[in-house]
Amino acid sequence: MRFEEFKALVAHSSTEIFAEIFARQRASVKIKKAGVAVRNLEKIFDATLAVSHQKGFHAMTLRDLSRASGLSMGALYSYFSSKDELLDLIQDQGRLTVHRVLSERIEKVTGAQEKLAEAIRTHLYLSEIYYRWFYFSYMETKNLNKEQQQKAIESELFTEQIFVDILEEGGKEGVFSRADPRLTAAAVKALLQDWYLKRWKYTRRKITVEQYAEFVLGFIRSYIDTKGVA
Amino acid sequence: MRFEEFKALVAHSSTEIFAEIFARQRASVKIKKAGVAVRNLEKIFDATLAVSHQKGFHAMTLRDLSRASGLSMGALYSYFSSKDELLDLIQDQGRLTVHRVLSERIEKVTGAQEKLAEAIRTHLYLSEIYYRWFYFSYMETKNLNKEQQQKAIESELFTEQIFVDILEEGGKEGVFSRADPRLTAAAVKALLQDWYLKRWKYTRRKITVEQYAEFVLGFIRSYIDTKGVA
DNA sequence: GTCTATACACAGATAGAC
DNA sequence: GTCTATCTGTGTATAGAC
Repeated sequence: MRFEEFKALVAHSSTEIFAEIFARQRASVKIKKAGVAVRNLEKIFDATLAVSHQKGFHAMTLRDLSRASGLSMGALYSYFSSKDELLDLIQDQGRLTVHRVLSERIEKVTGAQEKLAEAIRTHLYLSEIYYRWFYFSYMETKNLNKEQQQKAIESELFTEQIFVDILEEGGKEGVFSRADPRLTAAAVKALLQDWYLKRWKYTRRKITVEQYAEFVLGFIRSYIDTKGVA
Repeated sequence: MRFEEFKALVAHSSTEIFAEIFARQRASVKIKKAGVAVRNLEKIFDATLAVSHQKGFHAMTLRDLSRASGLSMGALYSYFSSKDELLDLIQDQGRLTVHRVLSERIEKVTGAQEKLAEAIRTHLYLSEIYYRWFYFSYMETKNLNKEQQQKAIESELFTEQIFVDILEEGGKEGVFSRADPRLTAAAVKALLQDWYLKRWKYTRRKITVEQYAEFVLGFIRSYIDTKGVA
């Protein structure tokens, strides 16, 4: 699948995400009207990611956030009860979305080779669309409380496991060599994460996400493909 | 070279590093006695890296640092003139040390294959010994001022260039295929950085730095080795 | 629902005794 | 050289008007 195609597919769900946050957080969000709440939640999340991207979440003051979102300090506190809760909200929703999209898309595909390609492309395309969230999620992990840190670790291992499973499936099919799937999956993750962690570098070099996806795929395959098949 | 061997080699220079900081910073360090200054600078750096590793530099208060280092707030300010200057100091010294060690060790080796192995091992071994600094350096980049951010980018590109040079040299020698050296070097860096960014994961799985080094080497080689030679 | 004004705690930084 | 005590700014969070 091409990136533009994928983007169009995911685009319409972007507004739904904030409706979902509103539904999940009815308790702590003091606003009743869904229309108003959803619109402002989007403003708040966008502003938080934008400001945090420049200076980090901890360095972002609520006055910064007020300015960037266009809502007053008082209004902000109608949507979350503390700065830490805002952090948790963003992390939770991001994980939820990524896991859902990844799982959905891989399910549709059969064959280890095809699954590997689909998983790599989906992860890269997703991180291209939501790159600020991916970056945020990675960099702010150590600012989380114990409970949320645990979730972050589980999430890292969850996506890694997706790749482990694919590699093992390919091993059984005989299309992938049986080199340590766990280490290989960790390497794949590192390469996928580099795309959003070093975005400045790839942007500067005019590498598109599709080019990078093909590069990563070729890189991995040269390591795991059973010789003689290629 | 084995890790233990490397460690012994670098170990004696650890104290020298703080002497070097003292020498370079005579201007802003108000302490005259070298012995006292060097000892306390070490305490301050260690404490900063330890506390920042847990909660981030920005979240570390100077009262935290005072407690962790055993020096009073007042005493701390005899060694730097602001919290931001302390950040710069640590970044500068880290870059200096890494560049020096990397360059020195690669220089000694001839042949692209050998240089590649040496560069990968040196980088991993160094980040194993100074892992808190590597982690700090990576995670705190966006808290730096413009000038220091520029230096961080240059540093990233400097080490990447080392790998580009080696890959191109191997291309000329005919031992490496001519696949895009820049993208390949970026991938190598991503794999090297994963070692200290996900230390918890590798520690938990009891992967040693030597095992990881051999894995990365094998991974890269399968991609760049000219077929038929293997 | 959203705003302005304000409370209160805690951050970085310094002065001056020892 | 190092400490304790303190200044001042800024951060999070809330109260209450509109």
